[in-house]
Amino acid sequence: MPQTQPRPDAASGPALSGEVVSGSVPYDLIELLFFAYRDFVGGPDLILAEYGFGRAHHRVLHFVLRRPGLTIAELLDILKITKQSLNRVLKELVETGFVEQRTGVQDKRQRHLHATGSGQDLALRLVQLQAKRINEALGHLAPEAAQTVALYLAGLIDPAERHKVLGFLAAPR
Amino acid sequence: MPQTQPRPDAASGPALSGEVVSGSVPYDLIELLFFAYRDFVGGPDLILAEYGFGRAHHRVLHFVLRRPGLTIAELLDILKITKQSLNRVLKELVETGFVEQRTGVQDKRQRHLHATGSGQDLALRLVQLQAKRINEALGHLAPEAAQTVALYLAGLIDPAERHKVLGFLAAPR
DNA sequence: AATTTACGTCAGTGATGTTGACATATCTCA
DNA sequence: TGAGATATGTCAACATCACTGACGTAAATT
Repeated sequence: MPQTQPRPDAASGPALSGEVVSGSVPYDLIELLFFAYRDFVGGPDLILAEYGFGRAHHRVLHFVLRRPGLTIAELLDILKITKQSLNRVLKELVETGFVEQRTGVQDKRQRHLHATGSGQDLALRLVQLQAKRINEALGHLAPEAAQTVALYLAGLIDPAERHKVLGFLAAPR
Repeated sequence: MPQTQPRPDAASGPALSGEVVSGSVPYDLIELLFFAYRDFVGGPDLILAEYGFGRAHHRVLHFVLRRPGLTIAELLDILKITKQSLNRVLKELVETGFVEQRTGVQDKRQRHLHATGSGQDLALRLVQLQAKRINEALGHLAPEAAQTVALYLAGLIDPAERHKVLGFLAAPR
């Protein structure tokens, strides 16, 4: 059973520096995030390897499915990688027929990304694996846990990025 | 459902449902884990770069500090990487004087790992950065959120690994 | 004495990221 | 219309961090 450090009390904590006393370091939450993330992406990795793909391909495919018609610039802004890094994996996804690029109508410089049928199949397979893991974890917790976890994870995001990310998540599907 | 817990701050952006129906896909929790993890390790990365280190060094240093006297085999089991991968970063940490290897007393084949003074300084700097981020996230949530999040993250860990990991977390420091 | 264990090391490879420079097509604006 | 900005593509070089496979050494175990 994971133990957590007592929640820092704003009234009695250090007033000036925001300094963290060594006793208030939540080692378990730090390490659980490491272990959880490792195993959470580990499952999809095995499936992706069947196709000769890696995590980078997964991320691209995932967000293309989530936001059909996404442009390169928008995808770069989500993934926070360089266009050269993106281009390598995106090119492979296009060449293997998992993702499709359509030249913009309004702006012909843009490339709008869409998943093909097989792209959707693969993405669905991966996302269902992850959903299963999440739903099993939530199944042992109170109904409001999902909300708590979502708020916690949102709180870990860089403040400068948070609003944009939450806007992305809240946008209609 | 009446809200039994007062929502601390609902005005700072789009709401997160975290809602999960059986069989549905919790896209927000999937993506929040990605964004949260990205930013959570992003801070330390910048500090590590000052020393010419990367994430791999961070992980080694972190667990060495958490379990002084750890052996190579134990560290490999935690990190789930090959000894060749570990050896490269560990060698750098030893050569730069952040980690110390002591030959075992009972079993002279073993190498017990310890952080040096500067190793402790660096590790503390990094862990405080992460603690600050976590404590800020928890600060907006109910006191029992930490426990909920810990249980959730533990639930994401591979079942075969979970017991070992929880044992690690529960061990005395 | 033979075998196993713990660790170290050499060599090659692959995935994913980076910086920097340059090309091309298209859009915008004065 | 012509200049400049923008969106994307590409080439080249490089760094980090992972992998497999093979081999070596010292110490423990049987």
